[in-house]
Amino acid sequence: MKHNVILQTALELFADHGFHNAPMAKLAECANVGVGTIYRYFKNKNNLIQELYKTVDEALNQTIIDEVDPSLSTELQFKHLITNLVHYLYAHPMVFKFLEQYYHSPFGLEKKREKLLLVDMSTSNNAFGAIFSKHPPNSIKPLPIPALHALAFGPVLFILRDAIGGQIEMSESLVQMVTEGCWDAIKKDDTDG
Amino acid sequence: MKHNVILQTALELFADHGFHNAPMAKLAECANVGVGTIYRYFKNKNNLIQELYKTVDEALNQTIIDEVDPSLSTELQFKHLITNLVHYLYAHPMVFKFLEQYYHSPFGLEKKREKLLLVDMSTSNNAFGAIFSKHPPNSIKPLPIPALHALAFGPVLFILRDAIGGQIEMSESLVQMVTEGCWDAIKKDDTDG
Amino acid sequence: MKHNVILQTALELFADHGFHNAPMAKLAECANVGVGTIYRYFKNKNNLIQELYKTVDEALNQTIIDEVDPSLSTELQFKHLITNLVHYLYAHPMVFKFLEQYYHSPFGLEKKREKLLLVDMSTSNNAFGAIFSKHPPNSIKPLPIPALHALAFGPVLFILRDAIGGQIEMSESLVQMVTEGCWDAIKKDDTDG
Amino acid sequence: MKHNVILQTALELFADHGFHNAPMAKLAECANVGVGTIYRYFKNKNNLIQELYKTVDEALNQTIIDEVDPSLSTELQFKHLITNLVHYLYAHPMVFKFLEQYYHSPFGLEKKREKLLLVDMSTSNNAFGAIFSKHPPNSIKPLPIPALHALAFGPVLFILRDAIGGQIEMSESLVQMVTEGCWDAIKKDDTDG
DNA sequence: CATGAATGAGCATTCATTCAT
DNA sequence: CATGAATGAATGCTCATTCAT
Repeated sequence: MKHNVILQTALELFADHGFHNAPMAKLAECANVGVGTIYRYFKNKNNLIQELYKTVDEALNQTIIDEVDPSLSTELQFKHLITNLVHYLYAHPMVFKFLEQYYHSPFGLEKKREKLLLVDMSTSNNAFGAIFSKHPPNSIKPLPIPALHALAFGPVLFILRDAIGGQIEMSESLVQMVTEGCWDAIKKDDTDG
Repeated sequence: MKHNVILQTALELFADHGFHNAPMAKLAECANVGVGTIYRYFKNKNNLIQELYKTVDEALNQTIIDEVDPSLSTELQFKHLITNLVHYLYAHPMVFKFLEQYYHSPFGLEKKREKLLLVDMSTSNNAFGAIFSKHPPNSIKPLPIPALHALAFGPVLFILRDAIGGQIEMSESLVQMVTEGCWDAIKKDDTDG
Repeated sequence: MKHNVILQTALELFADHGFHNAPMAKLAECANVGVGTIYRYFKNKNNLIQELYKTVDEALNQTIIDEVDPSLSTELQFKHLITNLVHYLYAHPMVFKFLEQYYHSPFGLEKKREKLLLVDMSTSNNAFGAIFSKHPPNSIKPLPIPALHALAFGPVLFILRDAIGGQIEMSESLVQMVTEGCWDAIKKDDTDG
Repeated sequence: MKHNVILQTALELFADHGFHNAPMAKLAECANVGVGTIYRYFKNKNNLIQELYKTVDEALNQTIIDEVDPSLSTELQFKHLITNLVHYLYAHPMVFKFLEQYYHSPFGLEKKREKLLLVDMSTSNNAFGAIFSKHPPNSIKPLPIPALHALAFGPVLFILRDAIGGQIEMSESLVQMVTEGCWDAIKKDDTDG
């Protein structure tokens, strides 16, 4: 379907050149499609971006959530979640680049609250919430949600940026180290409990 | 000096509207100079952005470094550094917004290695390096530098984004919590030592 | 018949939005036919417009002519003609709007000679000619035909524009006043005869 | 001044090809000006059209009003006004074509009431009002203003259309005949008085 | 016959950059 | 040194028209 070809091509172009350096004409050319065809499927460029976001975001969430085993301990669930997230985004660098751009654009402002996987933690409608809405009281620091998010996902995004940018190699051990660090940042200290 | 007026105005415009929504004509108007005048001081728009980055980055590093007391413990130095960084960027939201934009633009690619405060740690030419190039072997996890950076700065940037975006209130306690978490993420566990 | 549905829908769209703001796609949608179907019945948009003109013009002339009683005096025939014309166009504002547009468009240029009801007066193939080609020498000023047309129809079109535009109320008395004025403009003055 | 060159060129292009067939690029080319230059003087195409209307309308009114001698009889003032109007528009066919287009476009709707020279007759801010607001009670039929306008200007516009379209020759005698007819249409009949 | 997905030429508009004053 | 009028390449978007089904 042309609809999907356009979305896929848009993902690549937007990731590589940014929204502002990806003319609709170029998109049409790369997708082997007439310019007008794009407008048959998407009202305008902004709409195309929004639709692309929805698609990409849904796929991401679905993948991450589906692979977390709810029978494991909070610690393992968390670490799996982080690991899955890193693996997925590292394997789909276009998605990572697109999402970063999206969240830093005016479009992303209204989506800020639900950033990445992070809507209201009280709902289990996202990966993070699905795990921690029922975490044992003593396993995680009693921090406000934004702080938890920051400590859990900040490092992930940071390191992914470098890895996908090609500045560093993304080894399994590196993933594990960062995951470990994220857990240490939010876990309730044993000596405190 | 017109040079500085232009830079300052550019910072505000770029932060508020983004590079792509800040026409040179508007910049000229806001800076109370002729359009042509901008081109006397800066070769072109890209050059202006690069120069602005240099200026802003230098001021940031200088401020952060200068306020860290090298006689304190590694933990305190680190926490002070993080706290200073958060305070500075929260007090200068334009700087934060501009830098975020810069690093996510094509311009930032070539600067990625020196991101934020993070040039080669072997030189003490940046805040982070200044502290940890000589940290006691037992105080910090033996992680690769990118991992340390990610764990230390990832959460900071993440929470600043929400705070400056207005989604959350930036209280002193919140700053302290995040700082604490960052330290927990990289500190060598006492029970391991 | 699709042919007629298309014409009727086109009349409404053209009248309401103008030729240039009535895309073929919209026309197709409103007429409940496929875009391609329109091109089965009409070579292209221009052709559709021309065909619509022919249809509308013919209906107008036919209606006007048929209702004039050739046994009456020239004055009454004239007044009936004018009155009928006003009534018809006021009752069919779409027709009026379409015709006005048509005559003021490039299409109308080639039709200018036959404007509204006004083909060659020597033929009785139009309403005006039907009446005045045989009018008694003393009832009407010996004016060149264009002057007669202007004095007879100019006011009618003028007042219809305001009435259909909604700027004025079109009362019977107003119709009568204007009709009277038109007659006064072309009738041979009694005191001269 | 480029401003005026653009307006003058626009008048010609709009008159000859219509608003919709006069691309800004063509206008720029014909005016020997860059495309961007047009947008320095006019916010957009619509604005250009509106400004052109104002300019043209003002010039027309000024010319017509200035040449009417208020010391003459109502009949003569009226006839002079009509004659002047015809002469002016016939001598400036571009103006006539542009105005006809303007009044039949969406732009013209809001100007409909002030059509041509015809605002509220009670004000003497226009040619028609200037004359008739103080006409002797017995010289003109007691018609509603729209009817007077229709009878006075309808024929003029009608005949100008043919003349400027090239269908008829505009002789002095023709002008006189139509003017005479217009007057007959609105004057109070002597035999009635 | 009927359809509507696909097309791309054409248009209005923006904006970085130049250069004459 | 400073200015801002002038420029035109580049861009998002529309819509008449075609053609495979």
